[in-house]
Amino acid sequence: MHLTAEQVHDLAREKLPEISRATVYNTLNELVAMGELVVVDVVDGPKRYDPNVTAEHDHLVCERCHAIRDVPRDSQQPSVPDEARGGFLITGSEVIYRGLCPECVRRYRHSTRGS
Amino acid sequence: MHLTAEQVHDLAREKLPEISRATVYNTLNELVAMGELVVVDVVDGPKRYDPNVTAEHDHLVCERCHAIRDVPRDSQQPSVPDEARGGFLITGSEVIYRGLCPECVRRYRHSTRGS
DNA sequence: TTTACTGCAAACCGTTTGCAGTTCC
DNA sequence: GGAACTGCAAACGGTTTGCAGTAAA
Repeated sequence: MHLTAEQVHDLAREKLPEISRATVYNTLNELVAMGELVVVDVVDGPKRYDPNVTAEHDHLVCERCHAIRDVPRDSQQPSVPDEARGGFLITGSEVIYRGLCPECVRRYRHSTRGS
Repeated sequence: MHLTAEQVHDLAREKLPEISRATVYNTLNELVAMGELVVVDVVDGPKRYDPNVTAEHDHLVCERCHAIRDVPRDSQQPSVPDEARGGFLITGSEVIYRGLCPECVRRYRHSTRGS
């Protein structure tokens, strides 16, 4: 569930065939401002919109196909050493794990004739 | 040192007044492909280009002015619980800390007449 | 009648691409 | 001549904005 605005538009058109892109973008922006959605902008290309579940979670990103998967945050929070913080006020953090999704791992194995 | 392509263009023009945007973009892309630069794409707007220092580091991002600061990664790597990995092959990770830079903290204090 | 909302098209920003004109071998 | 490069302008993808029209209060 990390849809691009275009995908949301396609879905919306199933119910409201006349709805325009502008309306979708405007509505998405409002929902983000209201805190109902969260923008996930961890890959090139269009932004992804994510329902704002309250549980903190991080993201696994496939470098090959740009799939995004949520992962729960493991027990300890990442932290910045005090001396490196230098007056910066930190209000939140997010971990982006990059790699290959299972499908792309499989495709990669095929493409390299390796065992 | 997290310059946008535009800023690089401006700098380049000090030495080569005729250089075009296209050339800057092309060269930046080559340097990224060669591994000399790294793209830092953690804020809205243009990508930032970072000289590829080998030490792993994370990023502190000011939500207000979009300043980016490098922070060394603290001892332990973030990790994904096995059962959440689900076949994903993880090759790297990056932590993005969001908050306010010292200048914006100061500005914020002023703007809220609070103690 | 005023307000809120819509679709549409045009504008926008950051980036890439096609093309014609160099320069160097 | 051909390869490698450049600047320029146009195109591109994703998003925002201005405007005119409509529906609702």
